[in-house]
Amino acid sequence: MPRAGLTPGRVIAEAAAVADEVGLDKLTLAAVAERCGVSLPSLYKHVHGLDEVRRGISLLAVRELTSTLARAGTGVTGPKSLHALSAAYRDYARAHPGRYAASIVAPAPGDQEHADVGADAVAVIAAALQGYGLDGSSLIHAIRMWRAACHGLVSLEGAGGFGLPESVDRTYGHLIDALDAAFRNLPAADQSPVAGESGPDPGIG
Amino acid sequence: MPRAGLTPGRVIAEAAAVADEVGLDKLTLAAVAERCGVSLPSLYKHVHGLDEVRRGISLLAVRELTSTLARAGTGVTGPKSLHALSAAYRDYARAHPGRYAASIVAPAPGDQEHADVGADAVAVIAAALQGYGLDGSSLIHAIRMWRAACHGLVSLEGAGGFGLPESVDRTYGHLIDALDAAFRNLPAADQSPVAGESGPDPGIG
DNA sequence: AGCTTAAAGCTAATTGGATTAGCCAAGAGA
DNA sequence: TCTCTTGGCTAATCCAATTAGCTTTAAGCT
Repeated sequence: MPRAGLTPGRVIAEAAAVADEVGLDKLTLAAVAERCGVSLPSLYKHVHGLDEVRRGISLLAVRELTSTLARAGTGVTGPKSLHALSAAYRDYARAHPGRYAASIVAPAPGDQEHADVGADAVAVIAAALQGYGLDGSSLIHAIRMWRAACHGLVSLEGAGGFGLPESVDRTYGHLIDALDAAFRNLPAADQSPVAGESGPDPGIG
Repeated sequence: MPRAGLTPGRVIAEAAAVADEVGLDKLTLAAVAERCGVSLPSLYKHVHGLDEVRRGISLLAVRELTSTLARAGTGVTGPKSLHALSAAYRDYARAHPGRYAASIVAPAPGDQEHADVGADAVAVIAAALQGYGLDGSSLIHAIRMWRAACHGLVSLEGAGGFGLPESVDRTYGHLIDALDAAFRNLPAADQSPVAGESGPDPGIG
């Protein structure tokens, strides 16, 4: 048996491709192994199991998304920037549905590397929102609002949730416009955090 | 062996409970059977398999959500109505995460019953938006925007996506405010559908 | 060139869930 | 009481994940 030249990274990349094809929920190591030209148990020489593969796809996806967003956000400002960012986000999700789904799962408690790539992504979004002059809690709220709106639309769209013939592009445009308007009216610095609501993993929005 | 008195509805209800406890993705017929006090294969006398059970949970969830929203929307108007509807939506999702996840999956092509309950839900939302005086495409866009925003926030929240201590309640409030403002400025009747974008299952947003 | 050894394959075996087949008892109705 | 449908059970099959243990590759030294 000649060696296949596998590496953990290669396995994750093939797994990401499988996830994009069949959906993250239907991702199977059997399919990944076949794609790698190797028996299923052989994968275990490179990755520890399905959970680790899913985490790997998540890291990959968040990194890709971050650099895509960063590229989309450079050179434009104001509402233009917001629309550019949002378009890039949706494009990525449509081009890589499996990876995108993986990108949404939160880091496990204590997974610093995963938390860090998430923080990088948030930083890129924060940079794109610079023009609104938000900071502190207002900036956090704005980032959350943007993520929620984009993720909601993109995930409903991906689930086939928009059956009517109206243009989803246009819906998306209206939604981003709504955020743009709202961001202009957010207080420059919102109230401080509310007590008793500390989350499990600070650093990710 | 005394009879357990099972019915398809009872099986679905127990399955929904399991899904709420362990997550829709980890729902297993084995767990449902145990909860029903019956062997796994016995379930097949009442339902045809896991897929049908998932569909059943989806129908149940959409119906419950619809009546919850309808109740929340009665008696209030304007921005109050929007906030009431949105709060009810989020409360349902937090109280029943498994069902909520099931409620999002789109009907299979040709599944008229499923499409119908979806249409009922949309009608309830449309009714709550009455005060904005939208119709035609604008109304569709508004409903989509609201669904996207609520689903996005609720699903990121459920995934543990908001780690920072800022109040998610407040984020949600800002988001709904943003929609309220946007709905006031939507054209009373937006442009007609864009050609070449017909979806698979008209009738669901 | 030849030796040593970790890494990377493989097959076999186990576990757990879904599904199907086929047997048997419960209990409703003639 | 007899009958027949219904609902429950066990046994068996399939598929994916995971673990154990064996073997070969090929890289690094003499």
